[in-house]
Amino acid sequence: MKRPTLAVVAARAGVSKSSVSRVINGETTVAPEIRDVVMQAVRELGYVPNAAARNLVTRRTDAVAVVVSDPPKGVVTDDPLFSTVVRTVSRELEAVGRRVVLMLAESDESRARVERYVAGGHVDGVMLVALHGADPLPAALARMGLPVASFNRTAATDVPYVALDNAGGAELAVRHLLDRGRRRIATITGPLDLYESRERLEGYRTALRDTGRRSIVALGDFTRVSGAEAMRQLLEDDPDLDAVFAANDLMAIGALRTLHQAGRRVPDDVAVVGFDDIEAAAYTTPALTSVRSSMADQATATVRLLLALIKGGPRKPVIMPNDLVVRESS
Amino acid sequence: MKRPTLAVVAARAGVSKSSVSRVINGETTVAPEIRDVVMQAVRELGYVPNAAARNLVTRRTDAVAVVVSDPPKGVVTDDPLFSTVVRTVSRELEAVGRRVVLMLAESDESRARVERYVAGGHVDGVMLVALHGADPLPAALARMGLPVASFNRTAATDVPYVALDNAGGAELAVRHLLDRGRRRIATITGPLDLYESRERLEGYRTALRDTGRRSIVALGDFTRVSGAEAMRQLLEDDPDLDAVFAANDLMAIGALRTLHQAGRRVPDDVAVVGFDDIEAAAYTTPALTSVRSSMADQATATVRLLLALIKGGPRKPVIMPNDLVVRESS
DNA sequence: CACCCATCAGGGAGCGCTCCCTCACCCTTC
DNA sequence: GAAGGGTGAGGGAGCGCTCCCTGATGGGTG
Repeated sequence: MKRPTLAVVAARAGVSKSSVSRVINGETTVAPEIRDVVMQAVRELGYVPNAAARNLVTRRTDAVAVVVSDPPKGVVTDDPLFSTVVRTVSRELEAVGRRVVLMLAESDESRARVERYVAGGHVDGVMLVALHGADPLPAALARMGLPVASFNRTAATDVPYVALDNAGGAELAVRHLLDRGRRRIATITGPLDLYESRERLEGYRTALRDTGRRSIVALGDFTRVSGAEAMRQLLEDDPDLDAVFAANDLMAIGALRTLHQAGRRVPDDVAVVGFDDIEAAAYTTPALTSVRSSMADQATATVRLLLALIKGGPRKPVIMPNDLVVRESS
Repeated sequence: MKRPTLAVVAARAGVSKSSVSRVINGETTVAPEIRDVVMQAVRELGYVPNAAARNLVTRRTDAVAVVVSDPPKGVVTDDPLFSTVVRTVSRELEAVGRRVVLMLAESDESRARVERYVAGGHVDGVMLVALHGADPLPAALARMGLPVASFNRTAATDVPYVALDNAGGAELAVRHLLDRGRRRIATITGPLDLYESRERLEGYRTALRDTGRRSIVALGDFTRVSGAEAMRQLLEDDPDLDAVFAANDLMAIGALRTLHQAGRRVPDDVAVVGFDDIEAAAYTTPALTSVRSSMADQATATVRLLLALIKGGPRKPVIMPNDLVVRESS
């Protein structure tokens, strides 16, 4: 069951190894008849080039590491971010013939593993997903001189990224609530070591400041549980609030649950707006108003950025626009 | 910025390449003082073995391909299956020092890419996730003689798998509804080219047959949308139904939405039970009763199975038990 | 004291591929 | 008709590593 090598194919086709190599790699300086006889031999033998041997000599790998940090607490098992981003990224990279090596960075040990792996030159580039602001990994990777692109901004200023207009989206949401006549608008933030969270909070504050209203803030960590918990906290702090902007949909879903349990009607008593417009947002009761920000598009843009970097392109961040999808909850 | 090689380390340590190789690979037949001086040199130079060169000669890769087929229609972007399974599998494989190469099998083209890649001997084994029953890929991969383990059963009988006791779980759900006094119990199935769907339907039928009640069936495809649509269909077919068993939670969530829109109270008018107990199940209104079947455990078991196969273990399927989590919807 | 065997370091072939270099051949040009 | 240039095939070194084999050394045994 031994796989045929270049030499075997060459012998079969009656040409040199060099010629076979040229044909395989699509070089143009090959006579058509040689090309044909080689292709024939390749087909007959079921030849597949050995990637290890090729990598060894070319020092390219055609592989990209996709490094995903665990979400807060590591308990969220069905967060749409992971699904959407990993899937989209994988699809895009495969389409251009690159291998995807998936790595989790959730502990110091796994982070070290990632660093070692990348340092080992096993990949042509690295794509970072959802790393905490304080994570030392982006900076460490950037220092290696390998192309690195990040899905969302990180603390490492020299790592180019693709991010949403988080502040703008949050402002959009809050202004919408103000337009609906809401006066006591609270927010549930994401973990504040993430840029997105801070920017969304900032957008919330900007929108309120313009109208002179005070902010009511509770901390969450992007999970449903934390949203439910934060909502409980908010109701306690300010029983008269009439609207909530949650920094993501998962927390908004948790908030809906708490409001339901507390007997508040949505949107009659309290309006709720989320962020991300995940698929589940359309299936809550009542359906959730949310800031739409196609994660898939953002993921695609990040892949493009990384591929451009690998080709030697400029290290410029990309900001994606977003808009508001109004449903029943507001 | 050239990375040091074995030879450089050997020169630095004043020993032979062979000795360095032995130290790196943890062989025991090395004198302690040689070991120390080599480790010292490795540390000083920041040496990382070149995987390509190693693979080339050992013909092992320490990599595993994780092949995921797209969910039905390819539109579900936040299905918990992908998240949970890929994440768990990745974690487990990384823990034993294996690389994870993620590949999507959603089109003929990508399927061919997977086959070519695996045939190329780039991986030590393959893990299949959620492939349609009729998918030719499992059989094709099995024919290559490489270890293959599947998360869920496939049509290829020679591919060992880890599956749930789907029929048993469905029976559990339906018997629970019967115990609650429900008499007209409908079901929403998954796509019937998946074994899980067929087995869950079979379990539903078995439970009903035992009590002589007739079955009311609508087809879904495991997405929320299809669940909502199927529920609409069911209400039309049999307005008097008083319970629904959905073959997964996503469809149950869709069904809840339709019932809400149709003005039926859950569980007063219609009881709903799902399958999988995904995280979202606890956050619906009302909270969803569901058959619990830890996807994470199943994923872990599949990894174990694959690793055992790589080591030459027996090709025995594994069946995981499940139980019922009763919440407000039933 | 000679011999044998066990232990462990070093030498070097070779894994399959690419790519540089050489060289053969043919066409063009004067 | 000879020289020059261009085109394209073949030869072979070498990528970094492992692992087989050889050989040196030291300890145990008769």
